Amino acid sequence: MHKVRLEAGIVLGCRMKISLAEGEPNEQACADCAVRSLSICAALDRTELRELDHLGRHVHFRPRETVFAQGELTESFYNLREGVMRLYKLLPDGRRQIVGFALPGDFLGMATSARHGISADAVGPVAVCRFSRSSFARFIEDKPHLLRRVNELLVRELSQAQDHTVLLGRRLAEEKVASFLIGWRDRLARLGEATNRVPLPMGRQDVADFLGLTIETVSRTFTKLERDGLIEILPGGICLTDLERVEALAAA
Amino acid sequence: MHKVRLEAGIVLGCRMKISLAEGEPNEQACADCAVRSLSICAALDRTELRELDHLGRHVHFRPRETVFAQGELTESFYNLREGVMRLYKLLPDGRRQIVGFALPGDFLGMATSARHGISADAVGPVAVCRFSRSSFARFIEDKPHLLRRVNELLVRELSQAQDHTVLLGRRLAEEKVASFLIGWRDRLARLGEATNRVPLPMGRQDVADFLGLTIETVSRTFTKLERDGLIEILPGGICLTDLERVEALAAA
DNA sequence: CTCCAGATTTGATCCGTATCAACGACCGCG
DNA sequence: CGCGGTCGTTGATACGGATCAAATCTGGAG
Repeated sequence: MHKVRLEAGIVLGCRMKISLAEGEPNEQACADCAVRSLSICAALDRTELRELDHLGRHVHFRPRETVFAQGELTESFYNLREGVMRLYKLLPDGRRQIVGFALPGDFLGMATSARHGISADAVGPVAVCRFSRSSFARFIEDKPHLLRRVNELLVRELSQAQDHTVLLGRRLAEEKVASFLIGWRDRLARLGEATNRVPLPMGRQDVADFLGLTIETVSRTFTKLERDGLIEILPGGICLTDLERVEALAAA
Repeated sequence: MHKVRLEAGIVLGCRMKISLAEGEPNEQACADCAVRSLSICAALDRTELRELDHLGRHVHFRPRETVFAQGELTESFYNLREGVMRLYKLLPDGRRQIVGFALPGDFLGMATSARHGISADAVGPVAVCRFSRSSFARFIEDKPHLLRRVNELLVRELSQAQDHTVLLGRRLAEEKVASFLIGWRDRLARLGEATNRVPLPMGRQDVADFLGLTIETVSRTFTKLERDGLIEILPGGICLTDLERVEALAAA
């Protein structure tokens, strides 16, 4: 059978040209931003958007580049415009736990403390809007609608984190993988990529570190799901051949 | 050797008299609330506190009573005043994952969706301030300082959830238990109960469901830590005999 | 004080996943 | 077109924690 590599669409950043110039004038205004409706900016009116244009700087990152790291001073916040990022924590001995994957529209870097609690790096090519922490704080300070929007996104993130917690603490490998596939698909669907074909821009090791498994177990579990006819493994992703059964496993 | 039961202090709610009357006039004003400085109310001025007095209702719960449950309509928010609560999720087959324990000052029940994503019940006797969701939403709506305070607490909670994620995904049983003890002690310390004696008002099964372990493994691990001289198991809690080594395990 | 029910501990064994070790597929590069 | 490197898969074995079973402890009721 002929298998075509799963091409990630524009949201996953695979068609993006890379530019590393810092401080370049933004080629695109917030008003025209593709992810505006998904991000915190959705709460802003025309005037505020124009103000925001001056606060944010477009920055690009190449695959595997670090955007910010655990322990660093929190000097910026980031609005992900294009691409996928991994958010993770490292233990002193090198064990890694990925706490989440960020998609376009996600707002990153908020921290209570002065330092970042997690690290974030680019899975593929990534484009972000960078805001200085202090000027963003000033901008948001007295805008209740924007504060409420941030609230809403934080609550959603917290809820996701709690789901992840259940997955890590109480599910078997097969359920973890199924749950991951369904969750990932649903997030992509909200960005407009809704098919049974699910691109997986991250590698197996990333999936393993997200699910609290080893790369071998993830690989074996994919293989088993394919053998059992639930999915088909394609280069660059998977196809949900039997969505019903995958969802059953994920809910379980 | 004579072992005295670890008495949980006032914050853990063991000295609280229980009353179940609903709608009783609040015997205490927000201005005099013991947990005000810890909770979202810290952001309010005198006038606002007086307004809040009329919005919240003091309610008590007996040990094991449910405050709200996963899937229920979100009609109220809760400010925990006294006692300890477990926050958890259930899988269809009954597996349980405790996502956190709530302590006085914690604000509970916020949800993006119309329904609660988690269940919450009282570990011991519990006292809360209950707010109607809609009236609280109206109260907070245009108060940027309060919204910022809520954001701050949400970010802190998110960060805790991420730490929990690492614990569940990448730590061994011994590290999990040590980590739990240190984390619990630190939270109690912030409430003013700072000694090496750590009261554990929740049972072993709760600890197990928090750490993604079974009750047997938790019990065995406690025993092992005691044998190795790191802790002493007391009725109602533990004593951190060798704080250094417990912290080393927890950091690991 | 005695009894009972639930909580905790301890022991024996099993199982799911980790670990260790090859092997194979793909890709950019010389 | 072959080479080396990275990534993914597969197999054999080891081990941490789960499961099953039973003993012991604890606290409350009478």
